Amino acid sequence: MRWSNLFIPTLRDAPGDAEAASHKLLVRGGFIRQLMSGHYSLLPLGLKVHEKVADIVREEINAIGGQEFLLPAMHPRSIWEASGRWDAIGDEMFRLQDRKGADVALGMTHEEIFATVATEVNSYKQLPQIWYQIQWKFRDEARPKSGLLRVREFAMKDSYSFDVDEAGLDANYVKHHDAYVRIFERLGLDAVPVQASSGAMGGSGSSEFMVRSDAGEDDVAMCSCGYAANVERATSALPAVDDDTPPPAPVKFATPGIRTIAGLADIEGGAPANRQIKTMVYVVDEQLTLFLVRGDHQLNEQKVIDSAGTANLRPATPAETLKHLGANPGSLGAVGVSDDIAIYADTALSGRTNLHTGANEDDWHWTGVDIARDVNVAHWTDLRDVNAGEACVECGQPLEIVRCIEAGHIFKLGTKYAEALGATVLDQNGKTQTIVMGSYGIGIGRNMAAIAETHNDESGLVWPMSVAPYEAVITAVKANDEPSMAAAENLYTELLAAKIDVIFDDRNERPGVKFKDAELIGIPYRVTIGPKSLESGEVEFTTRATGDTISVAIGDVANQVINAVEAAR
RNA sequence: CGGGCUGUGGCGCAGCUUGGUUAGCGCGUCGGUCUGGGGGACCGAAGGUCGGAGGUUCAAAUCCUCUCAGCCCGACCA
Repeated sequence: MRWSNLFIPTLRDAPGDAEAASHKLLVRGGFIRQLMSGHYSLLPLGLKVHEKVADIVREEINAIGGQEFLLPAMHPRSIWEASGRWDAIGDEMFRLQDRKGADVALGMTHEEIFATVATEVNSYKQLPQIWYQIQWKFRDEARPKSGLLRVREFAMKDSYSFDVDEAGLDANYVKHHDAYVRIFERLGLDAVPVQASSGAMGGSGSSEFMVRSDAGEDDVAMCSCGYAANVERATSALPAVDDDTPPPAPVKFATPGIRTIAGLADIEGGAPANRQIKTMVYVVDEQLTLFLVRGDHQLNEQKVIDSAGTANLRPATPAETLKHLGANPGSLGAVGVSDDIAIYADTALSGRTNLHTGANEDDWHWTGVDIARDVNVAHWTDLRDVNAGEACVECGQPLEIVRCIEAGHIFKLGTKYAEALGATVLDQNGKTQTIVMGSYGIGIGRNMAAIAETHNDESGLVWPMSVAPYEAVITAVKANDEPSMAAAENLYTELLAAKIDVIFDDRNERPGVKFKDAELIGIPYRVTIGPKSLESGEVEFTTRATGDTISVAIGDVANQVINAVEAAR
């Protein structure tokens, strides 16, 4: 294409409200424009990159046997009611009514719809299947942010696997895992698979593919040994705490005005935070429930949700704690609490004794509490935040907490959706089996932003060849110099014939403008043709990533470009 | 949803505290001249209901009220 004919509105200044590098550069480079919060127009350059990302994803999913579909973006209420998600989801689903007043939803994911299609699979002989689409999702995010990184309307590759049993699911999960590794490698993203919470999707396991970036929204605990887990799932090894010998029974301890862990640590007869029990009170499915962690630990709410098996929970109000436990926050504890209040305790409290905790009476605490003896723990589980520097559970080395962008997420769903929608097959024994599903997602635009976020410098974007809007640019330095324009035209024709995705900057602009624009939009290779060097039969060949420029004979430059592009594809 | 901030030509901003000429600057855009290897110079020009509504006032970009929108932090995130 000739630059002079294209719409590439580059800007010298980024929009004042953009913070993330990818946001600034995608706007400045003329890739995207915002329509409203969380909704962006893809301009021609942006669409080009978007499609290249999508094509890589498509190729790799096709390579593991995926079959492409295209499902509706608008869904009837009934199908979401069948899975229970019409009510479970809440404000994040866009809902509207048609002219008859019927409720419809804009699809935020397609488990239900694909499961419905899968009701036409009737025999184990037709399995396994991998079905996918690249389609628009709508999510009414509470806070869209950072350009394309978090939006309300976006293209997603969502694939779904269908198997007769768990072993089949495991195989398809691995296939997707491996395909994702190849996809991110081709996108130039250093994405690390990490253990993740399945959240409200349900199912037995999930991994996220995480790209290190300060612009991300997730924290991941990582170890040099390869252990990596979202902090919603991560654990760590803790050194033992010396508890001494406890008294035969807890001892009540007057603590007037003491309302905090730190306060209890400071007073005469108190105890350091790691020898206290912190009692957090939630209302889970309308039931008051206690969650206990060590005094110096933080409760992780996703772990609370995962332990409780529901997202229908909230912290109890002070009035509720007073009513059910008899005290206000600051004096709460689990000692002697009746059986009808469920108690979850963090595993770091297991085996501990001689602890301090609230006595459910304002201004009083217990000391000498032995958790096994004195607290009626119903569920031992992992509830606490992992902190940087704590020991890796695999190898003992200190963990690092790394901010990441979630580039992909794969789930083992199990039978939840197939069962809800009635997707079953007959097995080899003629017995009805519910199809076992997996679900696998990659946001196309978010990956585009993640690449931009991790591939830029002071001059602009530095796209990997695989997704660059153009593979090479021919910059004619002087638009009214006939010999150099003729040489540029010849090279342009030659590169097009060789199937190089090349753009010819034929604009009547000063060279500085052209160089800046080419660098801003991040084209990997540039050939500069101007009267000066052409006098001696040479042109310049510049590599965007390194800035290196070499002189090449005009007759050799086409091959130089072709070889460089093909090597980097 | 809680906290903080911002809305003035396409983009970036000043003006607002203390109301008062024709609302200004840089970039970009259009015409022209000179230029031509890193966002060039000069001359001329177009383009703005100052987010919206209401109010105070002789007079509102500026003060007051309401409202809409956007950004950032947090909560949330299938």
